[in-house]
Amino acid sequence: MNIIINSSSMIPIYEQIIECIKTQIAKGILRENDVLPSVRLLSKELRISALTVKKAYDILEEEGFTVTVHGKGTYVCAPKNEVLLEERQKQLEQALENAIEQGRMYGISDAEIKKLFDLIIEG
Amino acid sequence: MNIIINSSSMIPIYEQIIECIKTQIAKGILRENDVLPSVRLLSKELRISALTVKKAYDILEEEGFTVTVHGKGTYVCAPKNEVLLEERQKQLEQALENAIEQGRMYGISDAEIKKLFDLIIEG
Amino acid sequence: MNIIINSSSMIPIYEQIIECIKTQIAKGILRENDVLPSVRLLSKELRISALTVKKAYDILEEEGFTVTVHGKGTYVCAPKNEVLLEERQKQLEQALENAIEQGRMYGISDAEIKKLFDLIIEG
Amino acid sequence: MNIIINSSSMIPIYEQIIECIKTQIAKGILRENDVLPSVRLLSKELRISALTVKKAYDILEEEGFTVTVHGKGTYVCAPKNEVLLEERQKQLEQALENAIEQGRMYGISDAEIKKLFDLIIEG
DNA sequence: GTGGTCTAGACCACT
DNA sequence: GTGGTCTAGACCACG
Repeated sequence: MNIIINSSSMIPIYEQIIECIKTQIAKGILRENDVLPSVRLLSKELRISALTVKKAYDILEEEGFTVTVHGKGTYVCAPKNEVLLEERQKQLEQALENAIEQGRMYGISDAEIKKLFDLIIEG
Repeated sequence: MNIIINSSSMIPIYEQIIECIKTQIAKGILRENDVLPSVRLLSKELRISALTVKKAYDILEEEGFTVTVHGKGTYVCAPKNEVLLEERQKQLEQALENAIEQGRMYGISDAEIKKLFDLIIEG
Repeated sequence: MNIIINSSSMIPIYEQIIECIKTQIAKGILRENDVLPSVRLLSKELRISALTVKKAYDILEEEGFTVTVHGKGTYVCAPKNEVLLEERQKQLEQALENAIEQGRMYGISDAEIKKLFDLIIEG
Repeated sequence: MNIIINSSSMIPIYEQIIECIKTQIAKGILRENDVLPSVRLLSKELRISALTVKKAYDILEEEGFTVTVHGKGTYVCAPKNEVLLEERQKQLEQALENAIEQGRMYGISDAEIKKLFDLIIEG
């Protein structure tokens, strides 16, 4: 398990955790019946409140991605939809396209847009 | 002046007002020295609190799009090219950042995001 | 009569008018029984509301600097205190001293303060 | 934390709060990563509206003195020297501008103001 | 009439 | 618990 969160992002931490785990399920890194790290462990590792992790796990269970067994832990269910990855790829594509389109509409050259993109992605 | 807001949107009303007015300035619908509707009038028309409108006007002034004269009203500034350019640069930056963050959250590697970006921008 | 106002100043226009007239009385430019310009005339010259000029004249009368005769005009009274000019000189001195002191406390060199001062006073 | 406000002053309460906190940061009473009192707590202590405190905190964040984490609180930033220097420069500028404006309103010529300034700064 | 400030509550999202 | 947003009034200063 390798979960990375960005506390200064506009996206709530619990959503970041959910997305991370969904991704790992979709990619096959997490398989059916695998155990997720305990709420307490993950909250320590990420230095966040246990309640935040719990909220993420609750939503994952509600959406059918995991099942929680009292006193034992949280287990991964069979992946629901294989198309998820493709879907995400498309969403990213759309987001990038929109950004580029916006820049062009503002009269910013492709070279400048690319420079800005590289600057951002390199951190 | 034609400002449309959606109170059930996740975007705060004051931001919707700001965006609306910025767009109208950018499009030339609102020109230098035009007067914005008074805080009270707009709040009545939109059926929202006067404070919400005022917050929007305050931010617009802070960002240099308008100037407020006590007891007279809020006027559109000469769209200083600096301001417009800066604003656009910022918006593009934000759009690119969001797209990249979305991709990362989805577990797509930076290299893949970059490849996708290059593909799109090269048409 | 030469009254200069600065509408972008933080000081209310009516106060600027009051100060201007008080100064001219103190300096002897306006003498006892001189007539002030009519509210309408001055409001036209300064391109401000007549109500604003009226407010200034009202306060001047209240403070005993002028007396208004219905249907005739506003007349200057005998100057109340000759020390006014000296007083003002002192106030300005204090304001300048405070500004310089503040700059020094902030670790800004006298040369830099002077440069900034020249920049501001030359507009 | 010790914040004193004067509700009968002409200076808006939120500005008084801002000044108080800025001063405490400048003096080192508030240090990096210190937590400001919560909006609700401070509003209760000062017996003012929570919105008034929030406005002060918003401006402090905008000016780079604090950073606010949703659901956690408002933290003091590392006093970036840039920010402090900029801030001080601005304050000095404001003080000089006020002094000059006051002198002008009193009918003192720019030359005289400048002479007075030189006299004071040369000690 | 205008904007500037403030109140005393409310509901929501996040931790 | 925290901050983020919003409401429906109020009073003041300015023009």
